Amino acid sequence: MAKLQPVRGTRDIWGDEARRMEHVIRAFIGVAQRFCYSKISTPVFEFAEVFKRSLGEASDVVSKEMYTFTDRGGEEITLRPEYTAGIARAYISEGMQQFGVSKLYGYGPMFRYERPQKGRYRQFHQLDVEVIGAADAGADIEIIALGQQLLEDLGLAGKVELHLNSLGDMDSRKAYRAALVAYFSDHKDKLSDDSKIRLDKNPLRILDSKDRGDRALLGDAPKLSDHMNTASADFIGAVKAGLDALDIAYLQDDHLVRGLDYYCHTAFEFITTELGAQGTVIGGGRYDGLIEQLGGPPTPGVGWAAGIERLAMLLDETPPQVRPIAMVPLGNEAEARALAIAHDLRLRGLAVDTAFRGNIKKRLQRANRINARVAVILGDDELAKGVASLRDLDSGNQREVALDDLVEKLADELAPEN
RNA sequence: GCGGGCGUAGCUCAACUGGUUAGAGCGCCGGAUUGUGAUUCCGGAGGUUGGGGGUUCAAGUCCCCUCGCUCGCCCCA
Repeated sequence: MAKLQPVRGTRDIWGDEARRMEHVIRAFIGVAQRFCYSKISTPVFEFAEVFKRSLGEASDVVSKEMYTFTDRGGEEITLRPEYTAGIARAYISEGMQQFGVSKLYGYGPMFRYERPQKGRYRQFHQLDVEVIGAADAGADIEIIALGQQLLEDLGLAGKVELHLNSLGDMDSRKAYRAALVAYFSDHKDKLSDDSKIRLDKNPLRILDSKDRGDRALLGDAPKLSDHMNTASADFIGAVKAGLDALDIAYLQDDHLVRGLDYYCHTAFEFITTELGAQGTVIGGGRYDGLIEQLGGPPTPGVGWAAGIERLAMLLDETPPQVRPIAMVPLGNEAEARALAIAHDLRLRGLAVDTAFRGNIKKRLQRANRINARVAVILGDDELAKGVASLRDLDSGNQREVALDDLVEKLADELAPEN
């Protein structure tokens, strides 16, 4: 640590960036509530076992990206690298199966030990929705629709494309995997080094390789659709029909895959081209095997996670803040008076800023900087007359208003626009 | 974890092939205007050129290490 700085891949979030992220979160809460999802907060750390069991020992996240440490009690603890595993654990811990279908939303920080890039941090923030206990394609359709509405509310729908694929059920997937391994094994000499490793570990991943040589092989590679059983084909068919009915456009993307074993059927990502290699802004899918793998009853689930930073970066502009009333008292008596007036105005629901120090010039400068609509100037002259000077900061017009009427008047005049 | 690029004031950037006291705009602070912002004018503060080491008479500039950012790979949100 050469000088005082945040640790690599973390940063202080304030000013415009904080406002953008807050805007994203507010929009998300609004949409989630419209869809009648319930808030769930799970701990930012869990027993390491929770993630190892749900993500798999061999996954990249577990093998090289987790922040894991031993606490004073000797427990192996991990800062959550994603939301779903913790929610699945909570579902089991809290016995949520008694409630039937659980529709949950949450948001907060995640931690992954990765090389940082734009839109990729070691501490980052995600939005998350999950539907647990519903095997019906309707759940898949609904969460995709939820994501679409979030993007529309944020004004980002035009910058993002929905990519959609099906991984099929376990049987289909197994059959396809075998076919893929057979095909790529025949061409192993032409595969990239990365893909040679994938061939053992995670052959589906070869499909979304960015290596040119790999891509050249994809044309003749077996397609999942040829290995999908009827049930699987019907399922993705139902999802697509549902999206069509809602006018949600999507791109069939045969190369969109998921590495982890418990994923099945629907896989989707909302992708933008504006963030370089970190273009996935919302990613999700169905994970019918997860809860069982964690030790719970066989329970279907589907969900997605969104990167708050990535969404915030895509916003065209920083959302405007409420324009406040600025209190500008001069002198001790006025200061006390202003405090009481500010209190009353805030009780009426108005935004009021107080500066605590500075002469009239300083305070008006501050009022201007925070984009206040009106300044309430209160000095000896005003106090003597029992009035306040109201200065309209857009027009520069100034008038006197009796202190007795002040709160009422401001509430009347400003409330609608606040 | 692998490979490339970049670190100069709070921010955006300048400083010819190494050459004297590292500059500008914006922002900030003060004044013109001791009770009036946003405009205008004047003045000011602010830098161990990310950090450490080396080469040289001389390093912001060249070399090495390190920290951070950034682009790509891996992976993902």
